[in-house]
Amino acid sequence: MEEKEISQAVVARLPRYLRYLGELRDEGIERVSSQELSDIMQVTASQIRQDLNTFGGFGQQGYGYNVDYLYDEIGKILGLNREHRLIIVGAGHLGQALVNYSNFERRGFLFRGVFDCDPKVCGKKICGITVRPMDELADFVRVNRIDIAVLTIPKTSAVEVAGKLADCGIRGIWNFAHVDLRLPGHIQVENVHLSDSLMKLSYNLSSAGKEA
Amino acid sequence: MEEKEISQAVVARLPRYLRYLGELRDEGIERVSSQELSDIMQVTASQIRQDLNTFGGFGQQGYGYNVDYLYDEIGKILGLNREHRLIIVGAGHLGQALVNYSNFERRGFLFRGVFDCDPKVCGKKICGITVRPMDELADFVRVNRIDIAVLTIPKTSAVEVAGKLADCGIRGIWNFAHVDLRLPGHIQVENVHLSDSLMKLSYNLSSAGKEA
DNA sequence: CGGGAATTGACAAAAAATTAACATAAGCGT
DNA sequence: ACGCTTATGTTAATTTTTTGTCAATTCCCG
Repeated sequence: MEEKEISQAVVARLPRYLRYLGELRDEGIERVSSQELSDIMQVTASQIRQDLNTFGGFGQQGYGYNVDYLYDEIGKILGLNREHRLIIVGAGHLGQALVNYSNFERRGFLFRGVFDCDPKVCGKKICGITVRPMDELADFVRVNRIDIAVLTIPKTSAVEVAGKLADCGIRGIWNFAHVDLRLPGHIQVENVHLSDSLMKLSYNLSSAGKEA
Repeated sequence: MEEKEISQAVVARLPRYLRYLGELRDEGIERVSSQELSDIMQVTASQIRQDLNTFGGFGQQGYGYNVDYLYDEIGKILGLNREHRLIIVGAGHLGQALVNYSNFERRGFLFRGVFDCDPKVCGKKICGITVRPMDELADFVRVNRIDIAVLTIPKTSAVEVAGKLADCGIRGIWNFAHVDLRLPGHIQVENVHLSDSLMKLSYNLSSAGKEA
């Protein structure tokens, strides 16, 4: 269907558009022009129009964009109209934090299971979900038709677990482990490398003030 | 000092170089060529050489790069030779997860305090650090010369707290709240917008299979 | 110690992303 | 209903980023 390749840079900006549009909507604002959005978001109006047009014409000349409509459309593009079934692998603090963060549920990301290799943790409940042992992982994914696995485990076991998940038909992996997963191309991997992010901040602290 | 502007894209790749070099070092490998790195990291050799040369010539013609040396140099560029003093604002699950993640400490990111607005949480200890009430925040930052504040609080309070932090001389903010902070230019902000990341994954799941 | 092999650093070319410009279509007021 | 204003969609220009190429330098083997 999709003709042209859409760059990840454009996709990465969509959630931010969605966020601002949501705020406008909550304020009861009906329409917005690319120039107004530009002022609020500190992005060029040209980029906004260009980005939106990658996916189709959502605006109207002389009028601008209807906030509600555009919000919904971007949501659809991002797949937020569908429900996603997720599991967490790794019931540590990070895993718990994600399960507890209710905003994901609100967006249709439904946590259906939590897994951990530590027998002491298994059986406990996190946010109403029982922690299961790792040997139930494969069956659970298949039976419950899990889309996305969230990897909040140490890098040492991440590669192995990711391989197992790939074998039982997972479609996407949200990877918090500090390794690059090499998986078949049909499996989508989104990395969240927190230490990389912190190092970037550290760099910018060091370099601040040097220039100019 | 720094003459040319260095793009954030280049900076963002440095931590990954560091990670792979660390692995090579741990395997006892002494030297590496850009081509070898290219094979391991799935990046063009040209980009590796170009990136490294942005910061100076770390290699030697006919030999390649010395793993130990390059590892150290990239570490220095990223400011990992200095110690950073951090505080966590928001003692929820995410805040706790970050305090507990010992790899940051190992890199010189030292958690010196945890703050929360909930009186029920204050006084408790997280990973050996006592949770303090918010009204002690400003003084603590000044007295302990805190570099970086980690914002793991809801968006509603994030803007206000960030402003307070700016006033008491914070240099960097690692922002996990789902808002864009507008702060004076000398304050570095590094955003980790988890829901944006998850939406990106969702998009890629939806679009997978459509193309070609 | 000399010559071929290896590999960087620098530069050039290509590709991608961003910004600017503008013709065109729709709204809005009179 | 008409024309002026507004603001999109689109194409073109510019800038940035990435990739390719190659001369120059260093290593390494005999």
